[in-house]
Amino acid sequence: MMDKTYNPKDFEKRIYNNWLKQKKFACNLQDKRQKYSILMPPPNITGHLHVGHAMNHTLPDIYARYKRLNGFDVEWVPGTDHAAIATEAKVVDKLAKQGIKKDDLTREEFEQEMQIWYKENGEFILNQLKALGIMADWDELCFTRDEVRNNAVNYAFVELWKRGYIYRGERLTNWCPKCNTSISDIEVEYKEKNAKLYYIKYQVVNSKDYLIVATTRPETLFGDLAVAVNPNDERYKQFVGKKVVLPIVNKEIPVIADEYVDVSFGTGALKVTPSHDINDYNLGKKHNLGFLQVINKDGSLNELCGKFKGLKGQDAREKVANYLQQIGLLIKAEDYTHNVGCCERCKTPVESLITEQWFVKMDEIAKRTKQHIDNNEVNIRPDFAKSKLYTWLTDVQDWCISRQLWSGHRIPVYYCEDCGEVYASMQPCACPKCKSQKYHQDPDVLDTWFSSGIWPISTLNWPNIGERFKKYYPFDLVISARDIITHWIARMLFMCIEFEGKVPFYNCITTGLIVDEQGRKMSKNLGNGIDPLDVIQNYGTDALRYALVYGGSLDSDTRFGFTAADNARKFINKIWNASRFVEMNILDKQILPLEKCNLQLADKWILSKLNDVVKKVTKLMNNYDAGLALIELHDFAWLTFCDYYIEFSKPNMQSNDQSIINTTASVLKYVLGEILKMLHPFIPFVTEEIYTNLFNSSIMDAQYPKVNKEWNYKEECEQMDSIMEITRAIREIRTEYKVENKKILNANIFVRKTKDNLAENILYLQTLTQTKIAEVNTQNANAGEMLITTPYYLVFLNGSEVVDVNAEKARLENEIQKTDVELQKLKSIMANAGFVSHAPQAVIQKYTKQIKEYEDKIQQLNSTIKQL
RNA sequence: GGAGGUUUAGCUCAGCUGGUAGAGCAUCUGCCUUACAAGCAGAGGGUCAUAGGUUCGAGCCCUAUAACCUCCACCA
Repeated sequence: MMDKTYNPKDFEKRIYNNWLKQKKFACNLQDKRQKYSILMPPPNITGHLHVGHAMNHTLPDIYARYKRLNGFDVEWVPGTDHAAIATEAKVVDKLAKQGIKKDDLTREEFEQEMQIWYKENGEFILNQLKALGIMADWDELCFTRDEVRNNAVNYAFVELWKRGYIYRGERLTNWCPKCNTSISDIEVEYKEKNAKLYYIKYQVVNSKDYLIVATTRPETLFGDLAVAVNPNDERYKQFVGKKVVLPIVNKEIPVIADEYVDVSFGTGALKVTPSHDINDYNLGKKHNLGFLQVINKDGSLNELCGKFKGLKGQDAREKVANYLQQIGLLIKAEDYTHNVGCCERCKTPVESLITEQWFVKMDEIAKRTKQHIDNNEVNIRPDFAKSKLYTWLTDVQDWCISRQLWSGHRIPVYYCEDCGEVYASMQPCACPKCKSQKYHQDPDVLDTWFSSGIWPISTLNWPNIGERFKKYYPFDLVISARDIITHWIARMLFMCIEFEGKVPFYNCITTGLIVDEQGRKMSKNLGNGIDPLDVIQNYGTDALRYALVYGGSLDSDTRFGFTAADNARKFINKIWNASRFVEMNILDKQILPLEKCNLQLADKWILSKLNDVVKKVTKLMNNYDAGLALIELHDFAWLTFCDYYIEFSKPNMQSNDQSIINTTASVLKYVLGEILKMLHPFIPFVTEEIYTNLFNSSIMDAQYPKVNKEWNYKEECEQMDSIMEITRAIREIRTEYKVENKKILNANIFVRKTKDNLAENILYLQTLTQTKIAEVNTQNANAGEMLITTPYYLVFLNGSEVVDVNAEKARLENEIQKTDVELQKLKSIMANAGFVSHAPQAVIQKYTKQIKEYEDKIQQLNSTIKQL
């Protein structure tokens, strides 16, 4: 027997361990059923998982379980990501707390520290994932830096090398002086900062005139190679082609003209520092100014800056500005706020530096990828995510893949120390040109997204194409947070298309953020983050999953908080109690297949409603709208099954006819079973617990509900609608007149439509409304004090003991008025000639019928008032 | 600066190919009715962001505006 109270802690862990023991999650290469494979976005092992991760792993689990119940051979490949730069930053911080600097260690020693971190955090994260209840194939667990994945990375690199897509070049790159590495554009985040805009005099050579240049970074002036003005700027036309004297350095630099310069900003004159600013870099290249680097990799000024050498950042800026003021070249400094690029990982403002880096040439690769997208080979949801991806591919720059870090995949490029040959190789090997054994490997490591980009194939052991690869590739589904669509989704697409010639997944669902109850992004600063383990501890895994998914749509962010978790638990508790009701009531009953049952009116009704919900939910699930499907399930389970069907079942369970009792028990059990199966993907534990109790088998081996065409009982549903309408009306009367629920009201019924199930109707009515139907009349309407009208019945409630006539008159008149408002609305629509001639017949018929019903109702109410 | 998203009840959100505005939560009222007080029953509450347009008919389609959010770009 089930416990009286729902307590998830009693069974969630036990059930998960059972599933693991029974290998419920493992794939089976012999399985001939259709496959459904899912790719897990590998969480970074920088720290612990937050609720955003929880949702992005719960959603695929929902589809995994849904597909499994639908008879697919599901393979969900799990793994974690080493997140090169992010994790290295964490380990550097950790060491710093112990007073150790990265440079104090050798590369090998540092690597050992990394491995310790990987192990500790990796295990924690895996336990978090398991606590979420996900059915990933743990036997196939991957890590982006394990041996198989490293092999895949090397292979991919060497292949790209052979195909001529990899080159080394000098580029202006974003450089983080703290992480001491170049970072890609998407690893730079812009933050608004307060600064000063300095106005500096540049004297025109052989003239008393000078140009005033506005800049936020006076310290870079040592690298200035020109001053640029707009060619249409009347103020400066005369100076174009002349030379000005660079302050402090006293070097002559040209004044150039370029459309790029914004006439309205600052003074309209721009100092051009090609080595330290991306726009200046472009200008410099265009005008062949050359390059002059004045900032070191640690962010300090170099020897070209004279006495300012060694100064960094704000300090350098202020000292240079002060000196300019001393020598009378600083006109003024204004307060100014602007966006400063900062390192996404360590928040330090980035420098633009020209460095030597490895790149992947993107133009051809991006073009081919776009063709696959154009062919609709991959379904990307929502649509705007697809266009975002497409735009990015259109404008994509060559991909800088080298990072000056110690942790990550070492770039498999070797330098021959004898002949200088540079070559790529899977393993260290002698120089292919001169056969020299004296060579060394490039010190840099690859951008973390390089290994993530081949994740779909590397997790299937690529480049070794085995049975598993053949069966499960491409994947059917990947679900990812939308903010990494260009970081990750795009790279998987072009890398995998490059190597395997087809898209790596057929469906790509991108989700918004999980935000707090006020719609704010969860962040450490706000302290509004929620630890999924806390929610699990207090509400259970099922409640967490339910709360994360319920009502969520792909288009917008999802709000999450403890209220949501609380509501989730209430719902699950409701299911728990409904199940207990069913369990108690099927005891000792003969449970029959439904086709052998003596189906009653309410049974036919609930089976029709079940059909409806199965249809809706299936459609939504197939469309990856799990959040909306869950709303449907909530409404059906609670409002339809619990609030009405269970109530209808009570009188039937008291029947004198044993076949009705057995039927009711059978339907109760059947419908609950179908509800559990549909809920299982969302709340796997409680559904398993209940299902095994009732059906003695694992719900994971059950079959998903299907629409049964036999159960289309339209007439019965209409009758039940009438009964529910009367029920609500009588309850309303009870509330209004403050009639105790216990008091049995007497009523007469006038049946307007001849029907077969009159006795049942009356049975349900009496039970749900606590009335005694004294008289049933099919000939004429007997008066009573209170009237309720429906298409099937007029109900006269004999309320003389509780109601005074005037109050009831007022109630009926109010009823008439409300009905009349609706009636007039419809009438005015119907009076419109345009409507009648244009609207579809079905709509006109519906309206006509409704008008008739309203008119009829008003008439009935009026005649009752007269008789009062 | 560019692109996209959102705007419907106090709150969170549904609303199908245009056809009489929906649910949950919250609020108020009454109930310990033998599955469930983590519950049951009932009620109130909306100029569908604003202004135009198309249409017999607009929450839905079109145009403009506003507010908020996200991504991209990075004006020195």
